[in-house]
Amino acid sequence: MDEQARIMQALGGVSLAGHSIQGGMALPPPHGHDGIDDGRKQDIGDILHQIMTITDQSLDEAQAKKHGLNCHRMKPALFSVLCEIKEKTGLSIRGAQEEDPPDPQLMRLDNMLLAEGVSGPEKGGGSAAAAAAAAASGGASDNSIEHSDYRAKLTQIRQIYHTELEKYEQACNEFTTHVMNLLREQSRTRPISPKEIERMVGIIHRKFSSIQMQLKQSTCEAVMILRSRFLDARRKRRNFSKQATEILNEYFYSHLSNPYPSEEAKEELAKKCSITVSQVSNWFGNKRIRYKKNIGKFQEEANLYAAKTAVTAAHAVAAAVQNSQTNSPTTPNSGFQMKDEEFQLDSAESKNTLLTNMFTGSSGSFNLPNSGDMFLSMQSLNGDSYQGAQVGANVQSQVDTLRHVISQTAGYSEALGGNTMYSPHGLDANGGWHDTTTPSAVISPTEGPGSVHSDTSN
DNA sequence: GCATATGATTGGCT
DNA sequence: AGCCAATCATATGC
Repeated sequence: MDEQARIMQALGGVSLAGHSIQGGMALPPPHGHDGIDDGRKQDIGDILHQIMTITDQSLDEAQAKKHGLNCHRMKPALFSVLCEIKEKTGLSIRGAQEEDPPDPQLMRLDNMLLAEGVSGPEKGGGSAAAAAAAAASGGASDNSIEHSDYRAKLTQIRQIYHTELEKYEQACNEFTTHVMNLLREQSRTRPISPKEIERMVGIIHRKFSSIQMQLKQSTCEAVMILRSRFLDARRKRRNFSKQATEILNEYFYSHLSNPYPSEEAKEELAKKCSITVSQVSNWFGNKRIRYKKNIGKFQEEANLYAAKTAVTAAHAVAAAVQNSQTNSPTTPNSGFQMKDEEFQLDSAESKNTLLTNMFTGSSGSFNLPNSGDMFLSMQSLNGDSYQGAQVGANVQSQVDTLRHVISQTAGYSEALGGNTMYSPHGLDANGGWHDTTTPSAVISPTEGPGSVHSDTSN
């Protein structure tokens, strides 16, 4: 039997109390020895012989023999020696793999499951992920149904995961106990040290944890699939509310010469529209590119928003002009040559600020990449020097507003509603909004060369 | 059902 | 990091 072979292997070439033991037989010393009592040697020989022949006997006989051996006075000594030998050979083989560093992949899986709300604290599982997805997909409450559905599915996954995990743990414990009992039992007849049992437990645990890892992996996959199915922003695309689109469009067309809202402006818009800042960025990115590709198509829209803002501005302007007349000794519009080009309006708030600045000559330096003669007029008006510094959209919008205010007060309001109201003067030959130096030209809302739009071709 | 509109994503560029 | 351009995937209007 291999039990026999194992013992023999363990004992092969090892001298025990001065004896060389080979082939399962207690052999006499190869040559004369130092005269230790022959009785003990005989004992050891007997024991080994009995061990080796135990399998040749009948079960009852073997049991009796086994019992006899267990009770033998030399048994503990022999046992400990055999254990020691086994320990030594075992260590040399497995010593290297004893260390158990934390598996990075397992850590990744654990982190992910924790982040997804599958593992970790009970209840509210996935709420963080769902909330994040909600923010990404528009944040509106209209997809709460999908979210509750998502949460339900996630809870399901979570439950399955925990039940399976529990099952595995239970199986692992049961198996470990079983093996331990078996080994303990066998250790009465085989050289099995407690250390070895411990090691075996470690092996079992490693095996089970690799199974657990598979479980975690498939759970992660399931969560990923669930996420992509329920919360993929693309799938869940919802158009922004009409109001939000209006706010964004108003900003866009009132900053047509530089439709690049600053971070603050984006935040403000995001707040107003109940969307995220990145959604605002997306919107402006899309808008710029689509506007640029087909200006003609957007002309109507542009006019619409111009009229809209003009109406609201009219009141503010009237009030502001009235206000300014009391403040400024001279009316500065005499130095302006109005061009039949677009004008922009900002909020009433900034209009007032602008008017105040303008008429009191307290404005800072402007960078007007495309304002042409208008800018020069202003420069001469307030005496400030042009520094060419990059300024944010706010300053630009103030200037834009100023233009409008002036056009209003100078009686150019009849330009409103005309097709030439807006022009893409902010665009350069390369299609960029920046660094435009050419004065704006009146462009009729016809389909230009840029009207080809691959975007809609799908 | 199809065409178009629109929000989001991706890859490359500066 | 922010932008552009192309593209995707869904929404919407007819």
